[in-house]
Amino acid sequence: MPKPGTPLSRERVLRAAVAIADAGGIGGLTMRSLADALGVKPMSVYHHVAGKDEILDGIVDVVFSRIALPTPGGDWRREMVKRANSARDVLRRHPWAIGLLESRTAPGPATLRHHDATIGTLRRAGFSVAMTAHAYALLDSYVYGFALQEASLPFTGPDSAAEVTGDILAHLSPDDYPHLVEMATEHVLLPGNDFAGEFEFGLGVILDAMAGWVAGGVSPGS
Amino acid sequence: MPKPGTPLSRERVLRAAVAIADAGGIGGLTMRSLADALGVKPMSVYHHVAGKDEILDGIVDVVFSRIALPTPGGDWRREMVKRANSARDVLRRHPWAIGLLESRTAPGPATLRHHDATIGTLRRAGFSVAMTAHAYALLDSYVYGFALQEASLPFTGPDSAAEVTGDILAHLSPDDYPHLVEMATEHVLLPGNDFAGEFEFGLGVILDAMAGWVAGGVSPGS
DNA sequence: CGCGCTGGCCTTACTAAGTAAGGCAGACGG
DNA sequence: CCGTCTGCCTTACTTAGTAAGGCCAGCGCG
Repeated sequence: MPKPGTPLSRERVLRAAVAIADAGGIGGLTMRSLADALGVKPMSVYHHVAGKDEILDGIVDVVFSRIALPTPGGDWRREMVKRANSARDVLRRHPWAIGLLESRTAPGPATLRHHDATIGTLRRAGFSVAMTAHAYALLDSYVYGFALQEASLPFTGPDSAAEVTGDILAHLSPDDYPHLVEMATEHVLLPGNDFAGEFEFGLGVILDAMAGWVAGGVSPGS
Repeated sequence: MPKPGTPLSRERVLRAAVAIADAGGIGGLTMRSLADALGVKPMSVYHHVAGKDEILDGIVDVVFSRIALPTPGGDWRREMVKRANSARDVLRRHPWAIGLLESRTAPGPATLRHHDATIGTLRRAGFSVAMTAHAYALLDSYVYGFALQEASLPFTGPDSAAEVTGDILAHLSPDDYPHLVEMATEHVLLPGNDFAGEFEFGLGVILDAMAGWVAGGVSPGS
């Protein structure tokens, strides 16, 4: 993939970095592999980014830029569903980004733009500032957490799920983990079960709750 | 902290590894720093663990072992609150563990025990297998996601929040990010605001929804 | 009592990765 | 035509993971 014609640029560096991380995880992303992919020697990359840290911050922002922006003024529920599905989809395609979120505390422009659009959509729909904050924290926790769980699953599709679960199950004693085994045999292994579908369910629960906050300030009982 | 008297063991290795990661992040955890902390030379560690990967898997399991186990048979809501608060607390103290969850797919015994106890508590409380699966995915997504967001915040306490937010805000143009700025000035910066309190709120929302599933199988409208 | 075995720690050394320091060549304005 | 600036390269140092094998103390056994 070396393109000898085009000169390097911060943007090309970041795009190549994302591609490498997609192919081999962040572990596969080294200054040397990155330089190779760009058809260049390692130290040349340093003329466009300050160091690897900046690259990591950069690719997190690239990932955020791929998430569909909600449109302030549109139907808030539809916009939130669109955003949540898109975010989850993007994070599934770039699972390494989830782990980076924990260590990177410098949000880039795409990240900020994304947050601004989301908050704006909720505010425009009639949520108070406080309720918007609650809703956003809840929604994002759910989306990130779901993506995190999905990333740590050893399988990817609904069909391979059964296969892999069966293998794991063989190593598990029903005496040690009775409920885990029950859950595996009576739910996970059932044909038609698909963890991906789980996402819609939880999202619906949260959005239903949010629907009660638009008109008046309702807080959950404790 | 070198203890020349006690011989090494897998357990001592893992405990030391957790301590190092707590002090300096996973980046600070190297075979050499680990060996130093144990008062030993790097290669000696390899007689007790297969390699760094096993250490990473191991310390994730150590972290899970510190989360309070719910008691099957107890009041499900109280048990879930206890578990969620404990999990969030533990993850706040070992933030590096969150990032590891994404790349480690081999759950250890403490992790399995934890899942088993949680599922057992819900099943015993009357949740069907399917509803338990839904509830668990939703709860854990929320807890992990919240911890992830908390870890990526550049501050830790309610007081330093205002300070740091103010600094960031100075670099943000209200023209570029109007809603973000509004949120910061009219909510985050308000005295008494505390992101930590946000956790209870979202948890309450989820538990309220779950309460509707115990008797009959209710599913959220879409 | 001495012999060899074993378990536990050590020495050496190789490889990969991040990056500091400075070189060199072509384009371009004066 | 000559700086100088831009963009890439060469070298080399440091840190990290870990393969290979050595050394020694204690212990069972003849």
